[in-house]
Amino acid sequence: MARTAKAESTANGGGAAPGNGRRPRQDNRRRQLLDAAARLFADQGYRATTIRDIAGAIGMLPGSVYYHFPSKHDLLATVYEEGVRRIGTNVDAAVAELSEPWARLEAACMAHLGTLLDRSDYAQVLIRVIPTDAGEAADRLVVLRDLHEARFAALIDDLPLPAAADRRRLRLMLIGALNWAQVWYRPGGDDPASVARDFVRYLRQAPATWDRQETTEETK
Amino acid sequence: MARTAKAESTANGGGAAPGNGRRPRQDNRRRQLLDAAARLFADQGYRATTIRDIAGAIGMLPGSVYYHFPSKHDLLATVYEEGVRRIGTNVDAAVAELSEPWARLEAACMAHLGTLLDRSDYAQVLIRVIPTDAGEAADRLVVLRDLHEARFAALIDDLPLPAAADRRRLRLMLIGALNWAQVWYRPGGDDPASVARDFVRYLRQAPATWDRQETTEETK
DNA sequence: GGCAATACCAAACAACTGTTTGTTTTTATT
DNA sequence: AATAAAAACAAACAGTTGTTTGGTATTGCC
Repeated sequence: MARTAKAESTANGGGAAPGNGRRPRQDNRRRQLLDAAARLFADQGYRATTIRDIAGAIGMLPGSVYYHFPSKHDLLATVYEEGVRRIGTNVDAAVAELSEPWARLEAACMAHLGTLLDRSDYAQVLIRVIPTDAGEAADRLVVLRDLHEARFAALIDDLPLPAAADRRRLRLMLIGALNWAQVWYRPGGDDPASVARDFVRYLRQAPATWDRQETTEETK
Repeated sequence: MARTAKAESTANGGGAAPGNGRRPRQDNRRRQLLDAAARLFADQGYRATTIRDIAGAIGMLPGSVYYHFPSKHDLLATVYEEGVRRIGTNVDAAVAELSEPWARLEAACMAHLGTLLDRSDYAQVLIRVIPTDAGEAADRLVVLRDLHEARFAALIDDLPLPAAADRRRLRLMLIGALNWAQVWYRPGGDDPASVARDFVRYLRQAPATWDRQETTEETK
């Protein structure tokens, strides 16, 4: 009766779901399953992607998916969590060695956008898939996404801005502009890093005011 | 055999689909059908919304929908087209009597965002639903959406900006920030008009430079 | 008032959906 | 080599999906 996957170990280190007594095998295809799911969810959305699509992508039968995950909802939740984890790690790493507030924000945006536009990354689902689709797990995903956005709130709080500036709206504007890039971005076109750099630059000093004073000094 | 709806009259003035010889009835429920479809597509997305949802919302049986539209794809396409038409009309009207470039852009953004965040408006589907979902009609929808965005390209072209400014990225940033508002906006919170006004203001003069010169004069 | 087109109902169809079940193969551990 | 768990197969199930079909009121029009 210990056949169906348990929901408890959703966020563990990578082992398969069931069993308490033995380590997972080496030919475990759980990772490939997640990769395929992430790709398909990002490309087609959650509803349009079927369990058969995902299983078929790695030459597996539909029913076998349920050895690893108790439901499609849970599979999405796992991919989503991994996506949040990765983009968060990337942003943290990019910011780590910088101290100047604007440089930190710029680096964060570059990492955020770079991760988001990388077709091979789980984080694509953060933008493409709406948490509501995950069913009962939706609330947990929203919390995770907000937790990631909180990094930007902190970075923007550190900026030297006049008291009258609405930092929340500044954040919503910046994150919106970045996330929306997933809609218009095409590989081979714009460089994600340069896009992010431009967006931050525009927020720091609007193009309309470029001629009124000297160009912003290097922040490297 | 003239029972199924024809695809030809998808973009006509509002009459039902079939028949060449007589006008549609007055108790025609095609409009209510479109309204319900628009609402549900905007709320749940295309895939998650079933024909039974839409029909049930107005007390109609599922099969009856196919008297008005030949397919679910076509129903979406019609809603989408109507959404583009409405938001375009609103933006055009808002801009019409203004001449100052920044004021025109601001008015356009306010109209764009106001329409997008109005729960009763078809234009919500422009953001929520991805054209690909419309199947064969996808290309046509992309063209329509691009046609709307072209208004903003024109408005931004009219702005007095230094030659070095990348107007395309400025547009992508602004539209992205506006469209993404549909993700975080909650009725009763921010006022759509004030959000749009802020976003344009930030692009005109960045908050970080507010203390370095006098505040922008009124543009009313 | 008669008539034909309109607009819908009622019921089904075939395909597809997520998921379950019983069984088999494969691997790690003893 | 023996054994038990892990990982998958093979096949089905119950429900839902978009859609079709045949029939029936209702309406506009001469």
